[in-house]
Amino acid sequence: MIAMPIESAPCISTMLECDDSDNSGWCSLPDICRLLGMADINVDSDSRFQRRRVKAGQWVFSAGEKFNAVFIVYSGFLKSLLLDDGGNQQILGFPMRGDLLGIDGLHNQQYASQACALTDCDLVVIPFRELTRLGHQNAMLENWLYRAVSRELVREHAVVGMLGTMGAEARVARFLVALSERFAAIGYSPNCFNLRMTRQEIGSYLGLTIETVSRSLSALHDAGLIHINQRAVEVCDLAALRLVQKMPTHTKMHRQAASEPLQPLNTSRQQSVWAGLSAMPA
Amino acid sequence: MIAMPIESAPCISTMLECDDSDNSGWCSLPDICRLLGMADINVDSDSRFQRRRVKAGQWVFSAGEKFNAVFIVYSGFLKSLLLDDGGNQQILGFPMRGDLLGIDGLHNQQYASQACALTDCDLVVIPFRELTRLGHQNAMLENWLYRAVSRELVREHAVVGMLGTMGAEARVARFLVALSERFAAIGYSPNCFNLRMTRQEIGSYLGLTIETVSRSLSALHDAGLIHINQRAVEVCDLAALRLVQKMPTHTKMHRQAASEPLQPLNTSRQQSVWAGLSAMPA
DNA sequence: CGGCACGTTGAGAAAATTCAACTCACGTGG
DNA sequence: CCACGTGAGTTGAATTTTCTCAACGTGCCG
Repeated sequence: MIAMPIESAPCISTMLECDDSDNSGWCSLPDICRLLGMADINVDSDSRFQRRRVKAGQWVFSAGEKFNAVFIVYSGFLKSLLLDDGGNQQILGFPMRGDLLGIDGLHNQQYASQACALTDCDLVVIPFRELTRLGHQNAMLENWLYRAVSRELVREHAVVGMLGTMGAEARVARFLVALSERFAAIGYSPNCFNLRMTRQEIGSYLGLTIETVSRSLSALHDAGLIHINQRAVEVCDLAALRLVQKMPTHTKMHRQAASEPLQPLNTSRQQSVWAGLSAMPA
Repeated sequence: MIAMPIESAPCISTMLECDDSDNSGWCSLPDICRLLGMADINVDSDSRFQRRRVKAGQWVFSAGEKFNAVFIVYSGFLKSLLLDDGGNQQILGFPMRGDLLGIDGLHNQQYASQACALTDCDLVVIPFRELTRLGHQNAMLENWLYRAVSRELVREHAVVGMLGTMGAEARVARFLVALSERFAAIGYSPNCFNLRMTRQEIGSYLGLTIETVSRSLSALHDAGLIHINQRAVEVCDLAALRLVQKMPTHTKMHRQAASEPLQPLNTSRQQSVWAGLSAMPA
């Protein structure tokens, strides 16, 4: 498994000295709603939220820092992570446009994780008190707020499930599929994209070593499901990639015994991961 | 790793047909505050919340069910889990007194996971709309609500970190320490307790097979850190147990390169897990 | 006394990690 | 402009960890 090293980029530590000089503008509430994919809600508030530009390698906030705002990614790519007592990074996710950052700071009023920009980023800063205040004025917004937090929880659940059950190749396949879907959702090509993170970071996120990540990627490449050259990825067979996800290395296909019996048990054992996949080589 | 089977107990499926007949009472808002460890807040609301009794093996709610309430555990022990398409359980946690259940249902208005009672339980049912309504009347309560949700996130983060980096014995040790602490927090003995879950469930939660869980427990037992007999656990050396957590099997002790260098790198390799532990045999 | 689910233990197999060598891209400085 | 250094990524071989399979022990219930 993992443990992040990362002698990464020019990570400039504190968030406070982030240059506000070139903040390019402000966001209105409707802007934010759109950003988050909410159905347009009629808000008569004229609140404006500050944008904050963060350069690649800079921290947005650090664990232990006093919590006062959440962030929404407007553009760019980041990593969120935990730093263990040895200084090792444990990657928790890779936020991108539309994602919420810093919610875990609510508990204990200080950030529990930290976020670092992988590319130059544009964030919308939302002071939390302001957010709840607006929530009182508009029930839909408040509802959305809770849902956004809940969504994070659901995502984490999925990650836990993956780490618990999937083999290395399945994890990497899942990672790529998820990336592809998220890119599609924010208007990028789902088939061609660049990884913004190192193999180390991917490995930490997936609970694998860099070598295993690299080998898995190579295996997917050799099977013709993807093309990968350094950080440039082309997804050739998304359907097959999805299938790979569902083939955990070792998963005793036992069945849940609830009140009613479920569908008959699939007893087939795990054979070659690639068996039955439509491998269409380059 | 895992994948839960569990031909468990008499799991009665739907929540709706839960017998309300023997509901033993109601909870006032101050009751709930105490339950959750909030500083007493002065609430002049006379709202009362229903209690719901759930027998061991019964489901509290199931994934996909319409979301309308969250639950707080008043007494008893549960498991929360995800059911994959094969019907396998992925255990997400073991809620107990004071814990919040069902928050993930906010997103999409339907529960994303499910909860099953491991022992007879007493839950407080809190209709979500009621909760937000009260939140508007009392800022402290609202704040607490957000914090409780955030706390769940922080916990999940910790789980992800564990699954990503720790070896089998470290995971099991962590599991026991966490249980011990939670038991202490709710007034049980931190040294002596019964596991309410099967090895399967522990294994699923920790991303290990039952055999590995069993072996790890035996190893901890043989090292004198715990006594374990079936489900009865006695923690003999909590400090040593904590140490075991910090000894990931394979964790390249690389260091985070932020702006400032951190403490010098500990390059010592991983030797016998037990080296240097105060093993005080039975 | 079975039957059965749960738990333990051993031995062999499989997966992932570790260590090490090598390639590649990129930026620095002569 | 090219040599060179460096960090990132790839690949191979050996090792370790964990899983799998299988046998056996234990407690419980009809």
